[in-house]
Amino acid sequence: MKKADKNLLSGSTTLLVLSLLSAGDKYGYEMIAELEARSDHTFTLKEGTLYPILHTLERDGAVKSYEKEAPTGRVRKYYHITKRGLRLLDEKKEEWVEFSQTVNAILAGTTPALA
Amino acid sequence: MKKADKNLLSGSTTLLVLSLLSAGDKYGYEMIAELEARSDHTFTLKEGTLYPILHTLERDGAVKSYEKEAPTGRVRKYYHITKRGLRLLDEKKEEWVEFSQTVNAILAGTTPALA
DNA sequence: TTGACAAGCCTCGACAATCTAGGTATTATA
DNA sequence: TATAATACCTAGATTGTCGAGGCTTGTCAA
Repeated sequence: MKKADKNLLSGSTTLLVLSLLSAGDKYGYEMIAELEARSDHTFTLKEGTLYPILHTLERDGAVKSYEKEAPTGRVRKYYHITKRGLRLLDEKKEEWVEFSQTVNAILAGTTPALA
Repeated sequence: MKKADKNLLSGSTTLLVLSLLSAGDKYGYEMIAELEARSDHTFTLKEGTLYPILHTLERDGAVKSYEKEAPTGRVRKYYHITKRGLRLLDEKKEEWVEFSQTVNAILAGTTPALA
């Protein structure tokens, strides 16, 4: 199938980016490639989407960036998730779980357990 | 919790609307109330969002509308899902399943089964 | 009977998020 | 040497939702 329109992606991009970074520091270009690979081409996050998100996250103190030279000799801009970023990740994760469970419940025609 | 920001909702509204209609004809106001109830207030679809969607779906032949007098004496505009709408629902449902599974896989830090 | 409120449908402008399509610079490759 | 891949960035167009309003009909209380 492999397309999952961009609107579905909307709202979960920050969650996905933070999730990637929670596994270790990464640079932008790498995140795009990793998301694409890990999702088997379901997610093709565009550069025009990712870079502004990273800048916003940094402005908000959820990530910190630093430059580091790659073995190739090129300088890359790595991002590191902060404590605040981890908290944000938790919140977004919780939101996602509630949201997706609710959608699934509606699709199944049942009312979700009112916990 | 109860908020699940609007961006998550974006992209799944059509899916949700079609899903509601696949269970039987409904009028707009009713869909909003039903979604809100069935989701325990997680989804509060606004009129300014729903009505344009219904009009688009009708223009695309996914639903048909007809007027019917309610027991109260008021005339309501009911929507009925067409064969084309059912096909669209299937597609969107499949997209959703793939999308949500992939997000969950990324959150879990694993690569989804490349079925 | 009159006024307020709920039911029910609609639309316009603002806002937010993504994408398109460009730009720049460096390194690898043919 | 030229082209492609790597790596970062941004301005403008597009798209979807929302807020805020308008309009009509029915209900209910004062």
